[in-house]
Amino acid sequence: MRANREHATRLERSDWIRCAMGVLASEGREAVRVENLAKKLRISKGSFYWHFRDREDLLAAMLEAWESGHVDWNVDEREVHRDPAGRWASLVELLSNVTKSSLDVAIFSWAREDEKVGQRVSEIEKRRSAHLEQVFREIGFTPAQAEEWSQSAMLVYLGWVDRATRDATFREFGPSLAEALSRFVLAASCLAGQEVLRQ
Amino acid sequence: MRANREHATRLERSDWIRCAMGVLASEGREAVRVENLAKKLRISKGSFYWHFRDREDLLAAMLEAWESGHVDWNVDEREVHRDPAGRWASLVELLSNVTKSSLDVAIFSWAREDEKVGQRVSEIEKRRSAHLEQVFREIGFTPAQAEEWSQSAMLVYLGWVDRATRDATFREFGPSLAEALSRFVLAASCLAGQEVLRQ
DNA sequence: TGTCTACCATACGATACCGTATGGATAGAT
DNA sequence: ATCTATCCATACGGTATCGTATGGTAGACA
Repeated sequence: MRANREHATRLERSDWIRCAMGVLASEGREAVRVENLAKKLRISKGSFYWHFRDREDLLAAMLEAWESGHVDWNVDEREVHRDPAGRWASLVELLSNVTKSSLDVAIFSWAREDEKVGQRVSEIEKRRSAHLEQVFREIGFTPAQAEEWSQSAMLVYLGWVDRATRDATFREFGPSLAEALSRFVLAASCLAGQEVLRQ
Repeated sequence: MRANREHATRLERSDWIRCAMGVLASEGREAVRVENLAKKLRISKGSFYWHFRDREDLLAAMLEAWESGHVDWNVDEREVHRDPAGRWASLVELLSNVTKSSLDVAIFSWAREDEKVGQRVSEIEKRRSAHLEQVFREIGFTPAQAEEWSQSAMLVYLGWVDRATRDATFREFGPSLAEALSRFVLAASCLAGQEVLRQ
């Protein structure tokens, strides 16, 4: 976390936030303490309290940073694939990267302990679900099936990052799981019109 | 948490552990502090340090209690259904109860912050997976499919409790989700021999 | 009845963290 | 060259929590 600090480097708000996000992702919310961050940044608390009113101020900024940076899973409009299958594949690719998703897990854990954070995180998740549902519709699922599948896919994603951030050996299965899931969903979408999967 | 304490009630180790487990499930690991527990139990720290060497001692005891009490999802041998479909249904029933699973979530969160806890939790999860895989085999899946489905079901469960413990409105979908999942898996098991689901 | 054991209350020191106060350093403007 | 705004260092007081020390109490038991 910014170890290449010479001597009299001056920091700005974003430096603190970036560092704090890293700590949050790797060590959890309880590890993001001002003196801990200051130590990592090789600077004193004085700097922190210049840029932030208090610790709550930092935490609020972090949540906002996550909200604005991770909605729709960072699916940038520029590099969106035109074909739905490609969008699905790239989404799976993104989500199977544990290090990129570890921040999500930390945020979710935080949301569990703070009511207000929980509400805001839920909002983001609704938007993610909607995004996913749209992709499924474009892949070829019926609206009802798209809804059902997007819900299931969300749960699988949540379960996957939860487990992968706890068990390093489980992480290795990421790519193969991603491929299997991708294959499975694409196959299912071909059968979508035939009502094979529904009772 | 033991509010019905008269006056000179004496506690034992298990009382502290039970109280601590409740706090862990509802407020997270950071809330299980000795003075906090003492307050809830309406007793002083002196009692705690009589029964436990230190806080670590309590945490270790809690982990052990979880291990011995929640392996195989508390599927008690006595009340096991004989038919596999019934076992599957009762398992789904159990897992869709969020309050019962909230302890799991807290333990998982703890596991993410502590390497050693993570390893032990992973062991339990392996046994749970094996149990699930067995159920799927008995339902009618081929061994390969049983393995694949048990993995997926584990992820769905993890994702479900993760989300349900954060979003109260999501909790309401528990029963319907459980029913849908149950229906879906049973339907899929009927097609298992036909290799319809695999590409 | 006196004593002993098991259990608890209370006071204490140590540590970690928060936020404030106050002064120092540095870079750019004038 | 000086001034000013910006940013940082350090010392401090306050609070929460840990674990210890030391003494108190209640019931079992001789």
